[in-house]
Amino acid sequence: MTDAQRSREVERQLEIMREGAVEFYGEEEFTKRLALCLKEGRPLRVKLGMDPSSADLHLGHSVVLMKLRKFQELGHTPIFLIGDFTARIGDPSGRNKTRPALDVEQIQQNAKTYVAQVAKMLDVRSVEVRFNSEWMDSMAPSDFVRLCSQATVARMLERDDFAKRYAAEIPIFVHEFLYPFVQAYDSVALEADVELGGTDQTFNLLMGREVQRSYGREPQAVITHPLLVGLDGHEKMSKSLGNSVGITDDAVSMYGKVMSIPDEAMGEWCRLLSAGEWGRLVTDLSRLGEGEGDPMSLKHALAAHIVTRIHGEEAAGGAQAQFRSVVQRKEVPDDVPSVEIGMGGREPFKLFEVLVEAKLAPSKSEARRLVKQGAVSIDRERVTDPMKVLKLEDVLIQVGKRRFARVKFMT
RNA sequence: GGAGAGAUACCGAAGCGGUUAAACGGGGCAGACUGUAAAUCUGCUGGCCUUUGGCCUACGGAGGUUCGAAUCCUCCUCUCUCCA
Repeated sequence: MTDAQRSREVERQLEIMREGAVEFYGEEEFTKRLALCLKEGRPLRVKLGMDPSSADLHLGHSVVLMKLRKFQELGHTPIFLIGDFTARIGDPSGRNKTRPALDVEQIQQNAKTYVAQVAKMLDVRSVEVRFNSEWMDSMAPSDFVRLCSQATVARMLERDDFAKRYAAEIPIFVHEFLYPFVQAYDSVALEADVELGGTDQTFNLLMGREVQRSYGREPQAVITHPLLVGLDGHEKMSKSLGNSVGITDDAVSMYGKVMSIPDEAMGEWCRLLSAGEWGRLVTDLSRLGEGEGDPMSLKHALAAHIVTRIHGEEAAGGAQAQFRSVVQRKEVPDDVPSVEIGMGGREPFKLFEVLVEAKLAPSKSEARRLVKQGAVSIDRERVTDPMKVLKLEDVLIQVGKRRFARVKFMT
């Protein structure tokens, strides 16, 4: 490769690395490092950390995972760091309350599922999967204290999330201050050249640069990405807020969830989740801005795109067909689950009892309410009497728009 | 260590001796409408029952006062603020 070719390649890679990013800290020095790495044929070490505090990754995580994949495709080394040690602290980032620390078993369970989920988006065979307990568990207290001398309390309190909590008189525990140090030290231990993250991680990410410097390393470049808004269209996507689309969601519900985002959120979703199809979705989006095309078909395109990426084209097609049929035309889906109800000599069965038995309602009171509200139909006929006694025949019961079950009574 | 303030349902937040399963808002669920599980409007939103009614559980924890307590008293736990 000639020098000219190499500098074009550096430019090409930088372009990809910048795509969709909010900030690229340390870009200048990084450019030099990238050039050197290309010259020496050495891949960059690209770190992405995740806190295994929940068992599921969601589309919000996928934004940054896709970026990691871009690095992988460019021939660099993706490092997926599972913060099993840090999960025991609880990341305060973006929080307005203390994150509960998890027990070790729960964390390990979650960590396992993470790798499987990441495999849906990256070629995990060439991903370096690491746990920060590897180096944190054995760190001597004296070393840890030295690590914590890298920043002042005043500096910590400048952080937006802490500042807000402090102003609002919401508790901030001392251990929450420790999180950024650990995350920063991870970059030292992993010899990271680049770290990726959401904008809410900016403080922790930049702390990595400082700590690397003080440990005599080249500071990593930091590339931050926008946070994806959740299904509500306001809050950032998060499982605990209940507004997320899980990577492990099945194709049908994933499709439906995407269809349920507010129209206003579509633009951002298209921009952040359209990797690979950037052009088409954005063109459609701008046409929409000019009053051409309709929001619904764009939303369909977005939903199909997202589901395709995670579940494949076939599943996405099926999900789309099912959405059109069940939601838009109010038809019965093909794959209605069958539920068998054992009699146990307890006949006759009243409707509200059957709803609970068939897991169509969480409690009998709730079941009664649903029936009274006109949410329940038997064999497509609306029924409003919860006390209705069911004949012991197989029936199709529907609750609301999309909860179905074929109920069979077993003697 | 001292002095104040506070802890209410999924979340935020009223209530400050009875008519409070607890106002109001958010969230969730349902119905109507629709271009979608968007938006908008309406209703519901602790559990169990033989249901225009009955019972059980619930207002940080444990006791107490009272015919009756989320509401008053005592102790405890936790948080916030100020002082040292």
